[in-house]
Amino acid sequence: MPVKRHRQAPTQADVARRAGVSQATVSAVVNGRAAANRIPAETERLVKDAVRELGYAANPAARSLRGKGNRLLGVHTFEAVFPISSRDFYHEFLIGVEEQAVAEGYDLVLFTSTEGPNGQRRLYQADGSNRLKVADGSVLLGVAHDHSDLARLGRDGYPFVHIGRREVPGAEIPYVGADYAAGTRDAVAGLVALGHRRVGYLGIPHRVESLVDREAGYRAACAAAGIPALPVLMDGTELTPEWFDLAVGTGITAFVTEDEGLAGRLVEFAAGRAMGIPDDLSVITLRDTANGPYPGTPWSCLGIPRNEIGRAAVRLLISMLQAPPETRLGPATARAGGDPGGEATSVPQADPGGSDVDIVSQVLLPCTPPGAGTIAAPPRGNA
Amino acid sequence: MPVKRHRQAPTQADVARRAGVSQATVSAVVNGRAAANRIPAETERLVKDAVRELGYAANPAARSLRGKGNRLLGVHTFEAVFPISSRDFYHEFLIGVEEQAVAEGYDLVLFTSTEGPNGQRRLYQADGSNRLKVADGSVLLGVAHDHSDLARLGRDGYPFVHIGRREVPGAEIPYVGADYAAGTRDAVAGLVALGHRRVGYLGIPHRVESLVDREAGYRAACAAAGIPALPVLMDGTELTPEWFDLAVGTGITAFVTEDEGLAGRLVEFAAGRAMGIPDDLSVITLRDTANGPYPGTPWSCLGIPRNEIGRAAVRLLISMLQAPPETRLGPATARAGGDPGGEATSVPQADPGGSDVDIVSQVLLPCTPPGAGTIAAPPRGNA
DNA sequence: ATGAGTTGCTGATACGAAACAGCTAGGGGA
DNA sequence: TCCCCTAGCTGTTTCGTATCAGCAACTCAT
Repeated sequence: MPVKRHRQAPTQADVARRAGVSQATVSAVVNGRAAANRIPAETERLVKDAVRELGYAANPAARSLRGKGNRLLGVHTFEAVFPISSRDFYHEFLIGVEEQAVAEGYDLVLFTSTEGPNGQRRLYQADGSNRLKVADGSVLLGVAHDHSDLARLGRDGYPFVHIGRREVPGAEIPYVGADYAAGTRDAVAGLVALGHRRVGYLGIPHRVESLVDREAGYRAACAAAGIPALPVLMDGTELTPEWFDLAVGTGITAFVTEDEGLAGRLVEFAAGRAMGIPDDLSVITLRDTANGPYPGTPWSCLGIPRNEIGRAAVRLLISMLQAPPETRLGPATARAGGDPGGEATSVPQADPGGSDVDIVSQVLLPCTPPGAGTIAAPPRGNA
Repeated sequence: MPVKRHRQAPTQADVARRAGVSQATVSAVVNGRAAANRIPAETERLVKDAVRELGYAANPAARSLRGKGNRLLGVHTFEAVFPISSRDFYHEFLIGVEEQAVAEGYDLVLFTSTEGPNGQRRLYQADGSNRLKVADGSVLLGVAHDHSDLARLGRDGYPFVHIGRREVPGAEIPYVGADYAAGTRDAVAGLVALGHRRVGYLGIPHRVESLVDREAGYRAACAAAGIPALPVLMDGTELTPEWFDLAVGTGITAFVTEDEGLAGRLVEFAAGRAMGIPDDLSVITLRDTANGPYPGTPWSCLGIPRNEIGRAAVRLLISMLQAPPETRLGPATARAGGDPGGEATSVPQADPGGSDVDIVSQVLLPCTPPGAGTIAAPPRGNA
């Protein structure tokens, strides 16, 4: 019984044998360097026929070992991807990522193997190995609880883009995020324009960058309007009806909140006090959500351009891949839409002309302003 | 100005130099073969320290080039993944795939680059190259409109598992699917047990395997019960009120339909005739769905164990990868739950003892039986 | 003292593709 | 005739890792 050493994927050497040329010639032909290597059309045809007949496909491992990319973009989320995608905050980002990957002809690697026994996903394994390196570069999603991993990734020279602004001391993290500061600032300015003079701010205790930015935007708007900044960070248990009464008693006519949970509590308390939303109290949620306080009424919430952020992240990543390594970590920063009405999105891209120009590696895209749902002019007597 | 050839990721050679050992020793240590290679604990510590200090991380490309797989499983869908995932028929499969991949420590490659200008995704590019080969093996989702690609994939010896039964002449396609035949048979048998004697079958014209199976199950149930099989395949436009009146006039008291669109038309017609569902007419949908005919009433529908199918597909694929290539395409077939009540899932797996046993490469998992929503005993006079 | 066996490594090689240096055959000019 | 040039390739090395054969040094039994 013959032991058939069957079905090994054909290599360039196999193709070369069949076409009667050398492996180097095959390499030249399949990489489109035929003209540059002075391969005549006849030989090229010979090789291409052999490729077709054998079903040759380049081994990506070998290519990437040799320093060529393998057109693989990694997607690392710090939580599971598919299980939560429909309800997930990150799902829409992934849509953008996939769309842009399709457009650019890259495939996506979903890093799931990085999940430890505790369910947390880390960039570096316990043994120090880093799975991300199978991909040419990666998009990082979610909040890394270990910033040192991010810094290390940068030091290793691995190309990556973080979704959401991230600040790591001593490292220049490339990111694409939403401009929460400007968005919040404009939203609060909108309240002021309606006549509100005391606008409360409800935050959650966990001060990640995206929340710090919102708070900063709030403070900026208050300063610009000459009204007091009244930020309160609470962990939910402290948000009592008594506190609410006190706050409203001081003349607060509007709240901005960092999530819809806090906003929901406000609605609850207002109902208990026979106050109507938005007629007696305006509420803006700084994180967009599908639901509203009551059926038919959506929250007035800051819109996060998730899809566009996902796409921009992939564009930025690819431009980093195409740029020479030295220019990869340029500190240039773009803040698109920082001025009200400025809708032009500063798209990160390698400079088409000179190749020694830094890539804009930190991008903030403008949020869409809150809709009318839970915003109104303050009640008379408070205006 | 010094040209710093900076930030190259450290290699085993670097580690070896620092630890004062050879590269081979480093390889042994980092791969846990220290004991097998008689490396003393002292040397092992030396190496591990160097690994830590340099931040060495194995290069996955080199590793997989050397014959180890790269622990990458491909996921090829014949449509886009993320954009449709929340509402998508395939989404739940992907959840299962991801969960099992996490459990087995594999990463997932989402093939998006295979999308042609027409939006269709093909396995082989025009030039004959096949991106799937980046991954050790792949899970295929959706209906390939070109069966020859599947056959070619099999001939190429590439390990893959199709989700959903697929039949290709001259090729033994490994798959994991739902046992629609048994599920439909049992569902119809259930109707018969309730007293129905004329059960109609509404199909769509496109006869893919999964629909053929349902129809076969229907015919089997009818034959077993000694009642006439009345399958009608229509393209939707033919489903008129007149036809419905005619069908009901012949004494049909129940319908099974291949999708909820057809079932919806039935409800519509029944309403026009002042017939109640399920009191005057029972309806079973052979494809599960979140919605029902009216609020509060879910369809009685065949439940597809999507999550489990996704998981089983990954398990099968991995068992194929671990088996020697010769046994990869074993024709063995498992039909789990073919007998009513048989809930044991025949899990495909490499034989733990002898390695020369074929893998069960074609698996059908049992559907969950339809619930009570739109099923009832036939009205008196028809029973 | 000698051979056998063990311990603890090292050197060489292979994996598949890409890059580059260089070789040969033929033509053309001086 | 000799030299140079060019077209059209080939040979060889390289990337980082895994594996295997094998070698030096030492121990132990004979």
